Amino acid sequence: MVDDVLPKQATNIADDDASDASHCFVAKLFGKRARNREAQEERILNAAMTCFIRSGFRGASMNEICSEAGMSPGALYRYFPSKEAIIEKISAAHRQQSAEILDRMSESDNIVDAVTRVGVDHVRKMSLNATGPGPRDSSARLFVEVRAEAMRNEGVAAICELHEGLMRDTLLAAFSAAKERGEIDPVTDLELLVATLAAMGEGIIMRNFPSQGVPVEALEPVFRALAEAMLRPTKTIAHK
Amino acid sequence: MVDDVLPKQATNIADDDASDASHCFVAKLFGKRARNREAQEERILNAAMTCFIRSGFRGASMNEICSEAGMSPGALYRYFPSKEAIIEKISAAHRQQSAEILDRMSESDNIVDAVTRVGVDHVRKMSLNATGPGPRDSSARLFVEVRAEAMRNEGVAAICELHEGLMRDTLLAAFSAAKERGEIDPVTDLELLVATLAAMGEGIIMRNFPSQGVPVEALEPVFRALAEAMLRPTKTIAHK
DNA sequence: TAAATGAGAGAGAACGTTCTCTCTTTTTTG
DNA sequence: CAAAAAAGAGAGAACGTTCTCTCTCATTTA
Repeated sequence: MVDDVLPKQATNIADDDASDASHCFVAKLFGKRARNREAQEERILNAAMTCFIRSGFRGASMNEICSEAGMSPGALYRYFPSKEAIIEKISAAHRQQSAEILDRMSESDNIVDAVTRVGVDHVRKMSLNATGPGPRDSSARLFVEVRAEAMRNEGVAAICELHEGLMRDTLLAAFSAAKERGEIDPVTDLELLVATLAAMGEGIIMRNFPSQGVPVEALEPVFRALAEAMLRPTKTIAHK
Repeated sequence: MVDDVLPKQATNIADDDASDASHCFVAKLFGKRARNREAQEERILNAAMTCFIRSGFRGASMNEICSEAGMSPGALYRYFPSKEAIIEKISAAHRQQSAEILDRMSESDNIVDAVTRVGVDHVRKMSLNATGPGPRDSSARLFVEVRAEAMRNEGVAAICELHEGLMRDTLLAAFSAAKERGEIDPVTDLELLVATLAAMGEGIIMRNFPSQGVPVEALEPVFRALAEAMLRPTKTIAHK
């Protein structure tokens, strides 16, 4: 369920019990033990995400997370050294999810379509229920939480900067290509364009419109208008 | 300094010491005592804002606020019943500041100019230093903090809803008037337009571009392009 | 002098984390 | 292959710290 957010790791290589290999050191990496450890880590991260969405990074206590995971503190601390570490892991996973959506930009051959699609996909993904009942528990909450945390937590700030740098690069590459294809006004400042478009998109994502009754489909033309406006400014500015 | 954010209250009515009135009950409202109380409250709120910007709502402790205000806990709790109350007061003040910027929309006779101006004013105001040294301490941080808090704190959520409702109404009124003047495509869904424009603006405000080297002036054409695109879509935003 | 104000110790709860101990699984040894 | 030893996993009490908030008592003000 939260596989969506948590990055997959290459664990299913030795799928069936190669129990004979137990004396060899490879067992350390691919054996039952290791697989169980990863399962437990994921269990903890799932619980933590639920709690963080419900109560916030600071608001959720380790006991709350332990209860949610059905685990004692002693057990939990065997897998993560601190609350900080869990926060960072969750932040990174959540940010990476965004980056992955961006990676599919190149699938559209038209820059306006690409931007529109990224926006819509993003909103759709973020409004999905992470674990639970109502739409109020969507992972869009985590978006705000991560951003707030990044303002004071150095570790989270670094994680954000890393992922957002990658996202900026992806966007910039797509925009440069589009500019050369003549889809973007040649005088446009691409750096500024990327930064502001990203900020505007984030604003919409944080608002979590789907949870307020505005369906994702209704946002499609909004994103399209936005993309057209920002990518072909000559047309619009000349309007006046 | 933080008068910017804290709402003015009608205190300067009895400006010079009407000290003789101290036995009459009016003194309770306008006497030295009352004025001192307000001064102390403001001192506390200033300190709290500094701390909240530095450490976040949850991250800042009451002791930290007391130190910043140069005050003991016993003294502070004479003026505010709880940390919650301070958080709510600061949130309300910060949101009201936004609403005030919107109130000047009607000063522009052109809807695109008005939207552009509101956006620019907003960014400028939010990027101002609230109290201290670097641009990293701008009150834009509080914007994110308030939004995150509103997701779980019922009181803050109510405050946000109140102020944002007022802001929506102001925008909606301005847009309706513009629509009748023929400045906006008649098929546009104004409700959706207001909601998405506000969200996009918030996204830019939260990013606090001025603190990252992008001057407010550079954002002016961005806001203008955005406004033009969203307000004259003709073919795009025609939902409903 | 009576009321308002403030300082500061500290109560009581909650926090993140660690410690000790038990139970199970795996590895080594005879 | 069976017994012994080691390692791993987990539970839960307990630790020291920090939190918000209160209480007592001294000082200031009208």
